[in-house]
Amino acid sequence: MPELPEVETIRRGLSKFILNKKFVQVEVLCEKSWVGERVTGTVVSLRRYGKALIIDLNTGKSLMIHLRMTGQLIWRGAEQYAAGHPSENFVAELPNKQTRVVFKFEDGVLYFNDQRKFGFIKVLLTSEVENDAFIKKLAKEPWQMNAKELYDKFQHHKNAPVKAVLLDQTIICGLGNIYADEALFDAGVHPETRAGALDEKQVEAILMGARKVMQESIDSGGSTMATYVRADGTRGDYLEKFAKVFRREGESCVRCGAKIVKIRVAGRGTHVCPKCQKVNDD
DNA sequence: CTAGGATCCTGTCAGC
DNA sequence: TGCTGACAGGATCCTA
Repeated sequence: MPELPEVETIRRGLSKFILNKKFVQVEVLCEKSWVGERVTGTVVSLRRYGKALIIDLNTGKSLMIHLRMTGQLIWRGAEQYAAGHPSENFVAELPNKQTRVVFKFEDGVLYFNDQRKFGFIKVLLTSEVENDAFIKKLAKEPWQMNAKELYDKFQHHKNAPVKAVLLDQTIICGLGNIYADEALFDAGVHPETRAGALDEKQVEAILMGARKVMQESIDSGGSTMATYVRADGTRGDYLEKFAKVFRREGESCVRCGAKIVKIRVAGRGTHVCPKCQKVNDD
């Protein structure tokens, strides 16, 4: 579930509670969710590669955390913090059925919850993080890449729908289902357009759209995530506030008033304004 | 090599 | 009520 902006928000938010703090015990409740030996240690830094969060320890080891679809990190101490896939777990009694790993810190507990068990925590040598197969394959993030580079990559996937190409982390890193849809809407490009049919100007519009929607999310992420932990169970309002198409099927396009529709592209639910997002013919 | 579909897993919701 | 299938903010593996 979490895409780059959510993971960046988690990185910033969690730092406040676990940076320079020591966890003295780790409890693994689901073996599938943990790869490698059990470790303990003091957190010396939190980094991010695309959607992967890296927690470096003072022992020369690091934890690579990927939340995939339904992962969550929830801090319970004097204060509370929760981020990741929004659900009742943010305010639930923990640990519960979906708790996979428990980190016991001296002044609180960090829970890794993950309904579908697609996420994982992997122990790596800090010196080897960048050589990890997943990390190594990641492409640049939208801010590190220019339109020409992205255009050139599109030419290697001429026949794939542009949405599929945007979701491929080895082509451009950080977008997931929400931001792919939102970036394409911003650029006025239909998700089913073949990547090879786009001209450089359109590719640039997509890249700028991706930067814009993700930056907006990061800039507001803190407050958005904060609402998730309120005791009344209020959900984050990112989608209501910022999404122009995602999960707005049946509602009116903010640009032209046409009805937003939901279709299936690259095996994923895809939201599009059929009037102002065009498929290039060629 | 690319493109597309199945798959991992649990839970929820719509439709019968 | 109970069953069934579709689907889900991700990524990999398998096949053609």
